[in-house]
Amino acid sequence: MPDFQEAGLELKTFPIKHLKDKRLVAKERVSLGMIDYGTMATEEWAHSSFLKKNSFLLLLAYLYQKGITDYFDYIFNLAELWRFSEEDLKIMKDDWLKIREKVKAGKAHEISEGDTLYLGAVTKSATGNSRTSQPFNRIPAKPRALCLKQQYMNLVVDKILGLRKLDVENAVKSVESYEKGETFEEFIIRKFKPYFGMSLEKLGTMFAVGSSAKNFAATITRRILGVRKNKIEEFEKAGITTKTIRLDIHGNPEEAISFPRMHFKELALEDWDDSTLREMLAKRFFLVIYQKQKNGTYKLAKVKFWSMPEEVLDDKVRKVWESTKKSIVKGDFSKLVKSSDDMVSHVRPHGRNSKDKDILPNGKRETKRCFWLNRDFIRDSML
DNA sequence: GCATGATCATGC
DNA sequence: GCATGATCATGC
Repeated sequence: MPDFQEAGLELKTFPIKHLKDKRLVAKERVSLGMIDYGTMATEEWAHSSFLKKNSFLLLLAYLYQKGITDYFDYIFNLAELWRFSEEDLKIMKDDWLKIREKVKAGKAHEISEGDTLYLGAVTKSATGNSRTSQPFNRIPAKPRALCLKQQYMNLVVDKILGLRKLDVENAVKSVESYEKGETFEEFIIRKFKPYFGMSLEKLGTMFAVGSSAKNFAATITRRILGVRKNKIEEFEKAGITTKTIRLDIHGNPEEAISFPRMHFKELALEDWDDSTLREMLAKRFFLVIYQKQKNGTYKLAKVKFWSMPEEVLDDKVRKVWESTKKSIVKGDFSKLVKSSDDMVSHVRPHGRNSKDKDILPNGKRETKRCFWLNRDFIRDSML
């Protein structure tokens, strides 16, 4: 039952914060109630406990300020009555079904927050180690809650503030754009199909985009979807990251995948669970895959949505991150993780050139670096 | 052929 | 002027 029963209204307070560029964003995801795996397995979306409780929200946002934990000291500066649009509900329903399918298949222990777009199944555990039962498997699963992801909440904040209408545009114009039974991701892939087999050059000419542009994939993606503005609203709200992968003639990835450069001093202060790296890799990815042909050109081979399993993220990637953090704290870069260490991810330079450096906690300077996903991992787990 | 180091092209 | 995504270059 919602908080205000007769009004059918659920109260949600959540923190917002200012970025360095003054933009106001949600500080974190907004939780919408624990998942009961047993109940969810038997529910239908239209009559789900989730919808009953969360269809109509009173959103109250307060400014997060470090150190202020007393509710009476919170400064609330946004208040809004919120109903989800038909288009958003369609994606949320697909998310919900995806989570329910894992539960029904006895795979509640394999749920990842990155599997879904707007609604996430976020782990909720005081110690990090608690487990709960699931109906169709004896393997215990992490307790999870349904949440609105942070990126989704950012757009909500922008909408409340009246911003953002200018530079985002929906890829799906209305729910009628879907074919029957189709999910958002299937819709996107269907839109790409007519372009499979076309060369980079041809796509560049068709859409008047220089193929040497580093944001080529992102631009082509927008053009194929008929989005003229800078950003695809659904991709923004779902926090989807677009990445290009080039395959050689045999179908092996030609390069590792890079991420934004790390800030040494900031990383040294982070914990894994809310680290910048974990946040980046827990997202859903849209992969645009080109393959080299005998004549040397690259053809659009396929596109797919992908997310990293949490067990990989919180095991191997975490180890790489911990090891890197140690190197940074010690100020000794002689033992950075290499791709030959076979740990899913590795660390390599990523700056303007080798003189482009960042400062370490001990005051020393080192060439800027970033985390990369290994080619072997891309080949074995992403394609 | 692969790992690793280095740097380019563009956008903001 | 720098961040970012991507690709080039070199050496084993």
